[in-house]
Amino acid sequence: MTISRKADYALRAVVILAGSPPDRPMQIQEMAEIGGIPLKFLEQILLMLKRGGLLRSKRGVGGGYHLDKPTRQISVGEIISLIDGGLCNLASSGHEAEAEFRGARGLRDSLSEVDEKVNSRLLSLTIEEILNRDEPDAMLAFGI
Amino acid sequence: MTISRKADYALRAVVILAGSPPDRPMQIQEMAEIGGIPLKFLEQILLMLKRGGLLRSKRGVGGGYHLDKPTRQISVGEIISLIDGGLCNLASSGHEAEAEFRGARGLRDSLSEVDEKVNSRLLSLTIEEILNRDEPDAMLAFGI
DNA sequence: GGATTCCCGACTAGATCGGTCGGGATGGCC
DNA sequence: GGCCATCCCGACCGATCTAGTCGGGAATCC
Repeated sequence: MTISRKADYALRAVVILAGSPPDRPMQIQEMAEIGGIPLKFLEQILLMLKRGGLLRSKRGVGGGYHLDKPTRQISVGEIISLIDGGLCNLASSGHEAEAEFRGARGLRDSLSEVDEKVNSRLLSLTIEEILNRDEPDAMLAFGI
Repeated sequence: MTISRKADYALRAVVILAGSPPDRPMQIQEMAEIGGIPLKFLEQILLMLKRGGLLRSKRGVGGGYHLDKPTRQISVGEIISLIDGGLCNLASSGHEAEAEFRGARGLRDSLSEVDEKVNSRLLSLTIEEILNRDEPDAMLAFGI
């Protein structure tokens, strides 16, 4: 019931990117230092995020990564799902033909309900929200 | 973001036990058949549940397992936590000294919030609730 | 004392996690 | 065209975890 370290790194990377001036791309190395992430491992992760359509990259001098969408359109759930291959799934822990005993349905349904609540929250939790949360002043400034 | 198969088996076992006549203990083998759980594996699991204070056992002919608490006092969270060694923990995925970048706190706090919601729900979800859910009639009978 | 049932530690094959390594492809600059 | 920066990408690897299996011991009851 955790996310992988990889997914955690991915979240950090996106947050770091989102919290930096958008006028120039950021290099892997800089992200690695800021986030405390092993460089070569981060490379893999960024590649996955790129393939998932969240990031865009540029090579050569002055190259690096930047977001491909506004922060309000990137969700935590999206990132976790992309990296770990899915979100919360308590209900069917790798099962096909479920045994049928008294209470089996209740159990399955109850767990599914938790899954749905968690996942819908994770999918609605945006990077924008996370950054705003870090600086409550900004929210006041916008009169929110 | 799943529970282990072991925890899933544990949940089934408890539900099976809770959904059976409480006048006589149930044997491991019967539970294994009903729940579709490998016998020797289930043995280990039941032992853990017993050590955790959820079950009580009796040896010899006519022996077996039975619950040690009323179903309304056994929660899904309790069982998962006992077997898997913890509940939902998205926030600190094995980390100590957190890196401090812009948005780091917001990220951590947002994930913690999800953790808390999930865990409090899992701890409040009782076996009684699961069984009642399986047979909505019973709830009507009690005028709930 | 023998049948039945739980108790319990040791072992294991395979998957997954959390990376590392080495080099290739591409873009920009002179 | 040469060179450097930077991203791209597949192969590999040790440690840990998962999902069990195995074999026998201990209590209980007749």
